[in-house]
Amino acid sequence: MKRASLKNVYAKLFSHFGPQHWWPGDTRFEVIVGAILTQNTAWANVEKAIVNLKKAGALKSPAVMKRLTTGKLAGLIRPAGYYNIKAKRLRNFLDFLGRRYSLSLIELSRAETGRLRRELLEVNGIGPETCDSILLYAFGRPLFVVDAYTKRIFSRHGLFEKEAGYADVQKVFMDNLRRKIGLFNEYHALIVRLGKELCRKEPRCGACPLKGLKITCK
DNA sequence: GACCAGGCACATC
DNA sequence: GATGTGCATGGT
Repeated sequence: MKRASLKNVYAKLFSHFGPQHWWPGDTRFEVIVGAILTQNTAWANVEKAIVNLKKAGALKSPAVMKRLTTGKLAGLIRPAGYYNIKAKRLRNFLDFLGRRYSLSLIELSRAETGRLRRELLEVNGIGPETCDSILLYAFGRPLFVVDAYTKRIFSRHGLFEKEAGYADVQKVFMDNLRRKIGLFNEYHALIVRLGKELCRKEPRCGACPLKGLKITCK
């Protein structure tokens, strides 16, 4: 079977799909909110919720959103699904931001990456993927975002076991690629694109640019 | 009508 | 530590 390195796979995906222009979002705050809303949810549904939030002015700033009741917030994000739990998660983030950073994303953005990651992971409702998405796409920190597609696609192609944990998978990518924000940004987006289009639970491998490849670190 | 989606926390063993 | 379950809308 033909072998391909992680770098090589990236080149194949990029030439097949082209740039993905991630993260879709006008502001840093919108990216953070989107990262929480998209948990186990199709992006199209998140967009509807974001439209509602914009209409209500809730994306103007964390301070504005914080003034909403959790019930009102839940109503606005209803199209994104899991709306009660996600309203609480948004509130948990806003409470954290208020408590530690005076509700200022500018202040938050000044924190060192390791500290930022630890603190975000302490927020109930922000797990590793949401955290790293925020760090990469809202704060421009070079962390590789691992999602269900990453595990599914790359375990199928023999890079690691399908039971591999988040940190292990992330390490494989971060240890074998140049730690560039632009590369990590585009690579994750391309994986999602491939996953959505061709590599779901019933893969349509015919048109897949990775067809028949054994993927290796280097 | 079933299946899936850019997860996470919590209960239980 | 591993495994199972609730959370919920909307598109295919």
